[in-house]
Amino acid sequence: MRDGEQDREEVVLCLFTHHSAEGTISPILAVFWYHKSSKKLKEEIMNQKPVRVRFAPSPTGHLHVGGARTALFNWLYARNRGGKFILRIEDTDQARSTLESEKMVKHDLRWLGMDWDEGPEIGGDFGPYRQSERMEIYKKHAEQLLAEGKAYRCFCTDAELTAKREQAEAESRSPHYDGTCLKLSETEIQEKLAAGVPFTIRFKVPDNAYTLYDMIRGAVHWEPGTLGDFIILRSDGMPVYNFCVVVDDHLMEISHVIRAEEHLPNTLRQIMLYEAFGWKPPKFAHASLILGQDRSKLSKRHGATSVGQFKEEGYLSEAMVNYLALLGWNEGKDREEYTIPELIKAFSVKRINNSPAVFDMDKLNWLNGIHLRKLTDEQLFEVGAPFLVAAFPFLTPLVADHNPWILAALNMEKNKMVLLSELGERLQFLFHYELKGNEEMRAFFAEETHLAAGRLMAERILAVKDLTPDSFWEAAMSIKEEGFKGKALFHPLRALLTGTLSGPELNAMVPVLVSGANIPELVSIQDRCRKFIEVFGR
RNA sequence: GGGGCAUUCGUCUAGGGGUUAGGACGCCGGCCUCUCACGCCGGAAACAGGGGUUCAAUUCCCCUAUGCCCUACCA
Repeated sequence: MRDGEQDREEVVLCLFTHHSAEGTISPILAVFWYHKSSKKLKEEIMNQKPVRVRFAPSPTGHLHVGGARTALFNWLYARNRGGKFILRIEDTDQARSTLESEKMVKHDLRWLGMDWDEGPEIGGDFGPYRQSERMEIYKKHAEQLLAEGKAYRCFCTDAELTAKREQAEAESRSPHYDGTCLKLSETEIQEKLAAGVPFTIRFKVPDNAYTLYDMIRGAVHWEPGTLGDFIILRSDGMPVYNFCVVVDDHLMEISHVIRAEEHLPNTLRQIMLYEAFGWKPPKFAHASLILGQDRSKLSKRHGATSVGQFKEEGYLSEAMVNYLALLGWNEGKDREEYTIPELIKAFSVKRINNSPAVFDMDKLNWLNGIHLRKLTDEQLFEVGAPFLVAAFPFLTPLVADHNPWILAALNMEKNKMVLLSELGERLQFLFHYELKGNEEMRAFFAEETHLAAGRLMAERILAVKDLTPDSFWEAAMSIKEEGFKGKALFHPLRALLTGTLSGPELNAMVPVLVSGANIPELVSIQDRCRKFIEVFGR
């Protein structure tokens, strides 16, 4: 227990969460005892504000795994507590924000299985949910601080500020704003205003010490003087992140802010603003950063980091969510595998870690395999078919028809692949059969017994009039009478059939090959046998 | 430069004043097996360093080191 806040968290967790068998969550008020002082507790529960959390991406590109994890922690918390999950678009950086990015982010969130209760398009009682549509609100609040003398106009130009900063650094002083414009007289200000000199609005930083009680880190303390007066409204009238985040979180009645540690230093600015407005801040929880292999903050240069890329590479959203949840959070049990409903049930903020975590592709891959193997036929078809079609476009009609052959083909690889994108390469053998110049086959059939088995089986299979899985096996297995058995029998058969020494189980493969004979691009068993005799026949 | 946060196997982590420091990925070995996988069994592998406090520190405190984040008219 880090502090009193934690205590309360745990209590409410017990009382507000209910899981039905289907894994859906319904908030209920089950009153059962938890603590000696249950009367006081009940009172507290009734006074407890509903959980309202938000994910607030800036739409400047794809959804990044770091952002996805932040969104996930918020979403899991909301769903666990029967609260609301709000999507807010932080697009005050007009130069970098695009509607296209916003769409991609939303698309990726949905793919991961996260839905939101309030947000752009769907609306809600606290909208609008795009910061670019809330300009009047920010302006009004900035002017309020201005009127109250808690903020002031700054007429310094960019060049002047840069010079001041450089000089401060040269003299190894803190590069804080020096407060030049704070000393401006009222007449000077009016003159500049009349002359149309552009200005920003700066927040006058109080000379106080601050302590933040973070749900994950406990008390975080700042001494006075760590911060210079910072800009809240740009000269073009656009508000700055640290300002609108406070205004919005308050107006949207956000109860908990769960975000990455990179925002921890910013929180000081924010609690100053809450104080200036006389608002009660939400509870903060700062999760640690996700790092790349080199232990710096995960970014594009570490390779695939956008959620969309993982999807394209054949990762399952369930695996992604499972992995992301485990990156910086754990239930406290020796458990790695979770479905999404299981995560909702198990999640708690207080078990989020406070030390940075390296993104481990190996473990993600392993989890993907785990989730892949748990897929039902229907699910496997749904996620696998697109990859099949991408590799073999001529299968499009079969997929459209939900032809069972597709499922049979997918099932051959279900236990073997790590990524769905391997499907193309793994099933290549169905549509290609090449023995000439195949060094592996030459070496294999250089062995006398292998060659003999292959020849015999090819001939006997070709002699079958109506090839079915049964008649196939009968013909192939008939060479047992010649003394072939075990590896000496199955290995040559595999080689004969696929032209390689590894691949799916023969038992699964034969029906796929037989029933796929009507697919023009598929190389039939007969053709395989004929080609074999052509290359390795007597 | 200043501020903040962090530090248990290579990686993700459990634990926490007295433990054979537990699990998972990856790695190695074995079993299963027509191959490759899956699965199962086993193995190697960690408390950053130095000071305290204590009968006892990996666990609590301090310092150092290291890493990361913030220090923008980015979010």
